[in-house]
This record gives sequence, C-alpha cells and structure tokens, in this order.
Amino acid sequence: MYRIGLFSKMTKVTIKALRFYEAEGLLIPDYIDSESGYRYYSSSQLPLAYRIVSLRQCGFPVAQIRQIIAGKNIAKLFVEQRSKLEEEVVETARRLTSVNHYLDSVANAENTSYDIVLKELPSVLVYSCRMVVDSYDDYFTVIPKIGEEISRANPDLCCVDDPPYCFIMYHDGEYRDQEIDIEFCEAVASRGKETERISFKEIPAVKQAACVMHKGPYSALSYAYGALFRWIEDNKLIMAGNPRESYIDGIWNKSHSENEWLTELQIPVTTG
Amino acid sequence: MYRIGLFSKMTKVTIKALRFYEAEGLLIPDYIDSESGYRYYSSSQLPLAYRIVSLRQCGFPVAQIRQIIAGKNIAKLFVEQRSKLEEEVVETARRLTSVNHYLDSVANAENTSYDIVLKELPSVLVYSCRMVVDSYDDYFTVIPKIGEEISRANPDLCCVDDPPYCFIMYHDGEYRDQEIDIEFCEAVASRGKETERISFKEIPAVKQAACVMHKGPYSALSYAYGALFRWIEDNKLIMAGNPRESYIDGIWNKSHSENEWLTELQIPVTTG
DNA sequence: GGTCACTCTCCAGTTTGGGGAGAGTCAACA
DNA sequence: TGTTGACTCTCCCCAAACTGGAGAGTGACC
Repeated sequence: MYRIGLFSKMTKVTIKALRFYEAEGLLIPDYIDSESGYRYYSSSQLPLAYRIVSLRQCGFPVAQIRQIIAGKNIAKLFVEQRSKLEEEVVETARRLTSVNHYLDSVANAENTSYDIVLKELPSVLVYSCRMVVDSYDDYFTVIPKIGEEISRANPDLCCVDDPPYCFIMYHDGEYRDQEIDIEFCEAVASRGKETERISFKEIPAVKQAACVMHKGPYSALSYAYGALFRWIEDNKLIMAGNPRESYIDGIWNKSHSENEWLTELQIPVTTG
Repeated sequence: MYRIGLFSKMTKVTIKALRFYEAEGLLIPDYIDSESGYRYYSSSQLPLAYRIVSLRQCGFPVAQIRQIIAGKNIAKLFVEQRSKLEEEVVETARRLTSVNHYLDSVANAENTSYDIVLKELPSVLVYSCRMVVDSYDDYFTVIPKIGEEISRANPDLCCVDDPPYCFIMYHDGEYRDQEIDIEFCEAVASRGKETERISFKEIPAVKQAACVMHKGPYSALSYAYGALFRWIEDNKLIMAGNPRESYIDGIWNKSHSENEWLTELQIPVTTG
C-alpha cells in the first residue's frame, strides 16, 4: 500500500490529479483511513492508473474515460475521438498557415496585413441585376441607375438593414479588367415587381467563405483579392462559388474620404 | 451606429463575446449611452472586429491579441504562436495514432489492449551487474544471487523505495532468446562497496520513454513488447536507448499467482 | 517532546465565453 | 397615450481539468 505521494511518483500523476480522479470516480484508492483520511493505493491499481494516463494522452475527456473504463461504448468512443482528432489536425494546420501568412506580411514589412476570416454566409433574398460592364469605373454610373429603376417599379420596397447587405457577385472565373460579368444584388425583406433587367431571387447559404475587410479606395481592392486568393491556396482550400464584394461604407455615406470606405470580399470555399 | 445585436450579426460575433471583448479591452464600443447603458458600434470598428476574429481563428489567446492590437511584440508573438501550433500538430498526430492503435486492438477483438504512455524517466543511482545469460529462465536463479552478493558486500545498503525501481536493461539491439546481454539494476540511496561483478553508476534521465504496464506471467511479455514497438513505429518515433523491464510485483511479493505480476516496459524514444 | 515531511479539506483561480434571471429601453402600433 | 414585443442591460453561475495556497492534522524519526 502506497500513500498518495509515492503513488504519484510511481505513476507520474500529480497528487492533485489523483485526488481529482478519485472525486470523478475514475480511480478510487484501495483503502482510505477513516480517521486520518489518508488515501492508500495498491500496486494492483497501477494498470488502471496507466490506462487513465494513456487515455488522457489520447485527449479523451474524463467523462469518456469513465465510460471506457466501465466498458461502455468503447468502439464508438474511439471512433468519435478519431474523427475529432482528424478535424483537429486539419484545423491546426489551417491556423498554422494563417499565422505564416501574417508572418510573411510582417517580414515583407507590408503596411497593411489582411485579417482573413472563415465564416458562414446565410441565405438571403435579393433583387439582382446581371450585366456586363466595360470597366470598374462604370460601377459609379450603373449602380445608381439600378437603384432608381427598382424603386420606380417598387416604390415601397423595403431593403433589409439588419444588417444591410449590398454586393456584386463576379461571374467571371478569374480576374478581368474589361467586359466584367457582374451581378449586382441587394438584400430585401420580400419579393416585389420585377423589371426587364431586375429580378428577385434567393441566394443559398454558403457554409464556409473566406472573407477579408478592405478599408480604403477601390483601387487598392486588388491587393486584398491577392492576399485572399493566396490565403485560400495556401490553406489548400477550393473556391466553391463566385466571389462577392460587399459594400459597407462608400461614397453614399462617407463621401468626404475614400480612405474610410469599407468593402468586404467574400469567397465561398470548401476543403474539397 | 449599430446596436450590439446588429453589430453581432454583421461580424458573426455573439453578443456575449462582444461584451467580453469590451471587458477585456479589445473592442470598446464607439459610444455607450450613459443612461441606458446601451452599446453603440460604428462601421469603422468592423476592421478591428475582423482582426480580432481572425486572430482568434489563429488560436491566439485574448491577452496576446491585446498586445498585437497595441502593436507590441508582433513578430515575436507570431513566431511563438507558430511554434506552438507546430507542436500541436505533432501532438495531435500522436494522439490520432494512439487512438487508431486502440481501435486496431478493438477490431481484432484482442482480449487485452495495451495502455501505452509517454513519460519522463528521471536520473537514478543504481548498483548494476551486466552479464550474458542463456535464456530468460535463468533470471530466477541469477538475480537472487546478485541480491545476496550485494548485501554481503554492503550489509547496510539502502535500496530506495520511494518508489522502488528494480529493472533489467537490454543491451542487445533486438530481441534474442538466447545469450541475452542484460544489465540488472536496482536504485539505491547512495554508493557502496563494489564487487568484481557489481558496480555503482548513475543512469542519466530520459526525456521521453514509451511505457507499457504488463500484468501477468513473463511468458506473455512478448505481446506487450510487440504492441510497444508497433506503437513506437506507428508514431514515427525512434528508439533512443536500451529498453528496460521494471519489476513491480512478482514472485517475491505475489508468489501465489503469476496473473498478479506487474512489469513495466520502458523504451526511451525521440522524435528524431 | 520536537521537528519535519507529508497529507487532509476547502476555497479560489485559470480561459472564453454560454445560459438564464430580473429589470430596464426602444420603436411601433392601436 | 398606453401597450406590446423585441432588444438590451447587469449580475451570477457554469464549464474542464486541474493548480495553488491556507490552515490544520498525521506519521516517523531523533
């Protein structure tokens, strides 16, 4: 019979942890002196202690270990743990890539480092207008016209603003700077009257999109695109939908300074 | 100016998290109504919110993010995080291998599954006797003789028993069942008189050893060795020292039943 | 009997928020 | 103007797997 300190040395489990495992019902001392409260362990408990340590080193939480020791759902628990760990490997690799990305921009002494985020895009009801424009400069003339057209056809159409979502979706497979095939969209609360060019549609949700916020004039958007595409590639992700450019702050509310404009780039991705 | 619920939707950060980030000094609302206590965020805070989300997705704890936002130690923090994540990848891969090992033994319906553990072996002062024996059966005759010899030379030699550590180290590169080159060792409190065959020495610490507890007669030890070697190989670890067989319970204290005997196998390893 | 190492129980803290109670606020609608 | 419903506030408790410390009791040795 060993006292807790000795058993702790034998198993390399701290005294605190041994007491914790007792409270959790994992490893009850062979004998507890009812007068002093001293715990006494026997060598025949070493295999169980080892089993606990081994399962902890596999990353099992205590509740699962309790079940495994009791012989319940053993295969199921191991299979679940395997898939949990497999996900964890992928996730950690992704984090590593992102950190390396940040380190690259630090090393290159770039003045802006892009904060790229993975998130879900919920499904959304929009009015949309697809068209081919000559150049990016056309946006400033074309888009206001769409706004006029839709509100003429639907005087009391209600665009959602909780939050607002107004974006252009790029239908070209890759970057172009002329004859750009775009679809202008704005989230609305409900469908309205369509016109020849403008229709209503539900854009389905996207499970994962790589997103980056760009602050400043549109002329610098290409750097953000560059960083975002590089990030996606480095993370071995695959583009799974058309990129969107969501306009948050712009000439309509921050006309005094292009530097305050905010645009979010969103690219649906999958792990393949 | 957006209220917290809207800002939460825009950033995909929960309200709870936004309040938490405020308490932590990461993201202070642009304006707080002193009467109602309502928090109001502005769109110009979106980039900061993004930055926080992005860094959290990289696995940074809040304290580090606070420093990064403040522009302190940026490069250092990223480098540290990189090495932390690199370790984590290795560790998770190891866990995955171990879980797969368990699953193998479940799938093969083996009656015993071995609980393999990585641990440190501290340095230890021992008396030791190296010899070549014909077969494993010789242990039972040879070892008692060593015990007699050492206590004849050192009548009041004190073997440590906090905890006791008595083992055989195998000097053959691989498994043999005859002419086995072994070194019998037992931990002692201090050096004593040496004999022709028995000397005192300090065995250096081992940073990592893969260990398994074997319960039962010595004839079944080979299965434990098999499992242990397979585990080491699957984990892409490299043997970094001679295997040890540590005798915990045996004929000396559990003479009534071989099934109660406990032996721990210890193999020093490195990640290469 | 004194000393020292060991052990006991109980409480607090770690991290990143989640859940809920009870109360106050805002905007719209009748 | 009153009411309703959605939102928000603060405050408190909870998680996981322990670690650290306080204050008190125990065991062994000199």
